[in-house]
Amino acid sequence: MSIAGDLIRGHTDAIILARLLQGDSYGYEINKVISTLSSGRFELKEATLYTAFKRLEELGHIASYWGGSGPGARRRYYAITPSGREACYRLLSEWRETKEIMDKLLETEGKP
Amino acid sequence: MSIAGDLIRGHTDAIILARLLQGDSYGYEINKVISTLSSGRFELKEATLYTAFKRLEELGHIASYWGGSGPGARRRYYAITPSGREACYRLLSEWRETKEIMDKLLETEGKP
DNA sequence: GTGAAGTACCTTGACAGGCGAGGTACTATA
DNA sequence: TATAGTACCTCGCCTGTCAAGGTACTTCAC
Repeated sequence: MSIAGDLIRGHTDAIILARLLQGDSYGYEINKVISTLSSGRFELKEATLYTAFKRLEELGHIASYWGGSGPGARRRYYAITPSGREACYRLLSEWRETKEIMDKLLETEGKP
Repeated sequence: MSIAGDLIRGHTDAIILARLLQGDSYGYEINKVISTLSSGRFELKEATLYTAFKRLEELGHIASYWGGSGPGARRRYYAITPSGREACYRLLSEWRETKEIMDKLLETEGKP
């Protein structure tokens, strides 16, 4: 992993919700997609992922159901709820704002 | 404050170092600059700021000295060290990478 | 001359999120 | 038979943020 988890901290929920916005999925798969999308430069640790699922489900942002397993173990699928959708859009716009602010704060006059 | 500190977490060191790259400064002033640059949408809490100073000084990335106070209390100035400069450039490029990856991870096909 | 507001620093303790380490259970392949 | 892959889950530590509290000096209004 080339970027540390702390750099992403506070945005993991956004990542997960954004993934579920594309359709139901399960932990193991989401992790792989994240790894692929980031070209292997970032991956959520399993412990982080499953704690996030638990948190998001408690908040009512996602709902889970046991789904047909393919080759291997049983899978717990997650679906985004309407409140999760809302939360996702809010988090996405927060990310845009974070970027904007950070870019301003990190500006250094004419240095690498 | 319109964006939470946790969204910035992991980047506070970068912010502080980037500010010190512009010249020596002291806590209270840095905080005001951050607040101004972000149009008041973000401010580091004092506790966070001073813990960060301590951490950065222990790492050798900044050095401090007591400076002439203006109107008000005495000031502790901070200067960035060569190792701090290096760290700052590294953190800046990490930020660029974080942005890039996050943008990919948050992509949602044709949704707000 | 006193009280409030601004400047400026610092510490303590609680809290939350990330994650290393460990565990379970099933299937396919060598 | 064992190894590797799929897939899930929990415990406990660590680190960074921050609310709350404290100190000390100056300036200005009343």
